[in-house]
Amino acid sequence: MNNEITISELARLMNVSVHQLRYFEEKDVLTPAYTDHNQYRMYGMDQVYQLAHILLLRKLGVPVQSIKECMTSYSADQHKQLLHQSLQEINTELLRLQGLQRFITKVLQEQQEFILSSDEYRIKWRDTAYLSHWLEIDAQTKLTARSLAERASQLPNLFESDIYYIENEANILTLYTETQTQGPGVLTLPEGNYLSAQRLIHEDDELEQVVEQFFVYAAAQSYVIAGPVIIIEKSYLSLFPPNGLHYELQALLEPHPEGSQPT
DNA sequence: CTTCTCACA
DNA sequence: TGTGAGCA
Repeated sequence: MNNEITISELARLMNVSVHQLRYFEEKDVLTPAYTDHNQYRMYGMDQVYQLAHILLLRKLGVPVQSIKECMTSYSADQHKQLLHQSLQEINTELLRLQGLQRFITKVLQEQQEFILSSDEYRIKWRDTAYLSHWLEIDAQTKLTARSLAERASQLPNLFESDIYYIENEANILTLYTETQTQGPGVLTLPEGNYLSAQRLIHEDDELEQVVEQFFVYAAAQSYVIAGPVIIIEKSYLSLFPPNGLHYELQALLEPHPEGSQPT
């Protein structure tokens, strides 16, 4: 009786391509039970089990090369080490995906917030935040690709996170990124109510005017600003049309005197 | 339907 | 680490 099956039947059975099966054979991990007189590869139960084993190890990220050595001569200890290694690779991959998940969630949330509060001033509460010093530039000089390449040591995921600009009295613009921990070179942003405005900027000089308007608005509302204006660039929002750079201006407000809350 | 080889990501 | 095209 012919209990063996052809390559296409095995491929269909195990949900792999015929190509892949011949590739496994070339790499010496799956040999047919025998080859028929017409040169057709024929596979039996042994091969079905073996292929299931191979596919399982592949799912764990084990290279085909290792699978070969694994099935020929590997100690129990080496098997265990292989599994531990693949486990830790999967864990780092999981961390990578969780990072992407957080990023996407943040983009969606921020763009929603932008749509809702575009061209409006709001007061919003901010918890204490920590900004880690990234680089300083003269307020007049523009940020260029060269200055990034020269000055910026390393910033993972450039432009995937918020970039904070704070200008001091000496006209020096300092760029910060958010960080979780306190430490050297880390600026603490106190918690409190911040006046906030979000704007879409198309021209470079447009930002200065927006900052001026920000102060004018604050004065008109009798807000007392208790610190520098913080400009937050959210470049990742430019993923969405209309294009331009998304900025949010924030400034810490002194607590309002009783009875003078704006309506 | 299978085989093999080659080029291509 | 595979895939797709073309051939016999």
